[in-house]
Amino acid sequence: MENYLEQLNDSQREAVVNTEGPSLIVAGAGSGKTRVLTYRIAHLLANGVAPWNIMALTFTNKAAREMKERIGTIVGANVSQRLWMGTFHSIFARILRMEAERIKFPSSFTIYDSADSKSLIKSILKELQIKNKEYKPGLILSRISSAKNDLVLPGAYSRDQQRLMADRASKVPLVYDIYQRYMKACYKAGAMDFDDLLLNTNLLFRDNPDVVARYQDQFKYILVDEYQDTNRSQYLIVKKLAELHKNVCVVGDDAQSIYSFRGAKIENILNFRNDYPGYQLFKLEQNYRSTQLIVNAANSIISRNKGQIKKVVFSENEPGEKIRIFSAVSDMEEGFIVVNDLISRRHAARCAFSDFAILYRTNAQSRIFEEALRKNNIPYKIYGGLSFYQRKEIKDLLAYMRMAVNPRDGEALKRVINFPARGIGKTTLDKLEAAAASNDLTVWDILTHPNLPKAGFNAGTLKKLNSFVALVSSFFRQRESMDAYELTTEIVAQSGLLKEFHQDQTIEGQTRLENMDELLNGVKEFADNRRETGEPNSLEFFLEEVSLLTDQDNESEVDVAKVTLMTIHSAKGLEFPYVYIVGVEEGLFPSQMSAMAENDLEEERRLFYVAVTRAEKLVTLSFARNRFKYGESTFASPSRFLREMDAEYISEDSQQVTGTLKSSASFERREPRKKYDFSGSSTSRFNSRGKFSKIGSEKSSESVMQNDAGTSGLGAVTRVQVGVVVEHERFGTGKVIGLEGVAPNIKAIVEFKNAGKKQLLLKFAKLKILN
DNA sequence: CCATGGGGGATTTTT
DNA sequence: TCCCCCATGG
Repeated sequence: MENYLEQLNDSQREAVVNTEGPSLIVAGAGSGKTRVLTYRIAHLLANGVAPWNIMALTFTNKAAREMKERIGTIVGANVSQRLWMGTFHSIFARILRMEAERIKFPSSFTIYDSADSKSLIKSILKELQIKNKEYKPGLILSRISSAKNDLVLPGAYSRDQQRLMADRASKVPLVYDIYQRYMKACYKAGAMDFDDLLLNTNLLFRDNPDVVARYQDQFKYILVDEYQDTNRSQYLIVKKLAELHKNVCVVGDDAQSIYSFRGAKIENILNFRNDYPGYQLFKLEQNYRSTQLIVNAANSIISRNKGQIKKVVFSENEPGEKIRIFSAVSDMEEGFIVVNDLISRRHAARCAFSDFAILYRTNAQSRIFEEALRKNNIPYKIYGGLSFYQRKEIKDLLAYMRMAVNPRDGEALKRVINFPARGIGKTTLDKLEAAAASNDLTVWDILTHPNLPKAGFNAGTLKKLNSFVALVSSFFRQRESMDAYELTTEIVAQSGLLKEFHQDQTIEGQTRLENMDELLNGVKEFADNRRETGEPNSLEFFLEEVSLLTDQDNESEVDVAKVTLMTIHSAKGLEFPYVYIVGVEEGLFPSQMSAMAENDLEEERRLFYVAVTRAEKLVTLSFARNRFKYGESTFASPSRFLREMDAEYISEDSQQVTGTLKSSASFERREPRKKYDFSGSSTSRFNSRGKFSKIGSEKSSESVMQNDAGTSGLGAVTRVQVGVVVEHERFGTGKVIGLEGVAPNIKAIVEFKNAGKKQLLLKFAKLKILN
């Protein structure tokens, strides 16, 4: 075994060798967090702890895989393979499958992804005959998800005044009912969504003391990566499991908590000291990634946030170049400035395209850079967008595979019952779903029910339905005798999918076929590997693995020489020598949505911190003065984050750039401003014909209006209040007579002189305040 | 059963 | 603007 302890600095070593009792490892950006975590596990193993007594939880499969590999090189793959190491979801899905009968689920339960969940919500809305467009499946799902992550079950939800009030405010008072039905439908279908994997683990432990005791005993050491991103549900599982041995080690960085919108609670890491008295604290403060300048600049940004764990991240690397700020007239120009700079930098530094990353706040920004890169023949790779597993053809094939394992899976059934087309149309499906709902059964139950012939379908339809049932049943019968690959091949042939895709001669059709082949190859690889290791390799086990995979898990080696384009969120954990952070504008970064709540603003600031700390050598920031948004050119102002950085970290040229910006008014014929308006959302704009239209702050920067109903806010933001007279570009002048909703979906009810009463979502309505 | 267009909506997304 | 969803019509 290599001597891993020699590869660590003092504080890292402390964090590795002190394995007993609760530990909090606060790991600054680039401080060798993964190294410490892997060595700590290796150290445990080296000291005689059995691998199956160690649970190590990560957020991504990639992180788990990489760690497992590194540990494998130290202690041997045969040992590392026996670790309980994986994502929260995969580890607890595994436990839930083993304990399935305790929670009355089949051990081969299906895992619904968010598309399945949304589609299920849609059918519930249909069943309840809710036509109201306020009920958007995505919104409902996020409410349900947040309830689940807080362990609020449907019953409790219907008594939870806060949630009910929020729902009423958003005009979706029936969420509690939908939630209840959703849970029931999942249960009947033998399915769990992502949140259920954690929720049901909590319930399993709550209701089965003998089961908890078993796992508490087994997991003598529990390690959690990215602890700042855990939600309440995850937090409670860890707490429960660690109750006996109390050897829980969490690693994280509160400064990099950027997923609160998904339920992550930064408090989990901030309050660790209260949850685990007598804990040991380890701080990894030396940054090995970035130059001193980058680290110091990042510190100066994050120091504005309150409520942090105290730490001083430092670098002993070269001092490094100062941060540059590029100002562009338009988003288009921003693209060219950045790409031109990238080109010259690449020549000067004689480095590879893969040394560069362009990071943005929103995916919508990628296009401009794509175009600029393409015009210059620069290879690039965009992350984000439609993932492999979300593609229709893949989802369709997976749906067949799911049907073969669990035909009660209603979402899979809906996908495949008429694909490829076999004459079972919408009307038939509607009838089936109605019958299922009224008899408290699944569609599959109806289809296989002896009374089906009496259900009022005509002979032709009945015949089609029966042959569909026969098809799926034949897959179902073979699910155990065949391995995953054999059965999938069978499915592709028998279902007509292969024919369907072969017929299509278009480019897209070719791609679809290729994608299907790729999945088939994946299945083959799985089946072969598993056969070699002697593990079960039937379809059920393939699905178990694949349903928790994402695109990020398929690293492709062909992308080595390309510029990386991605959102800052997806860049977390990565590093690049040269980083461009683009669109650093008010209303975009920080995002419009976060402008009024201090907590949200702090999260945006952490996001900015994450972005800056991705860079090894050089950070370049850019913003545009005019940006095309929703089809219109809108004015933008440089982000407050630019001002928040100490001037000493900014290059001299760039200071001039920002200096001009701060003092001068924009080029439009408006009254000069005393000071650059940092208050946000661009309210002036061109209309579609390119003519200046009067919306916006002509009087002064005070009349800028944001999505703010007077709840909180930044000084410069004028509040929209009842009684205020406003002007709308289409409706003319009117008076605000009411406000409702919760941020960021606050609506103003405005009585217009010529257009009557209107409800306007402040997020989007561009109003000018007149009095 | 599909193709077409009008209408509405528009952060971030490890599982 | 661009994209997705739905309604309409062939």
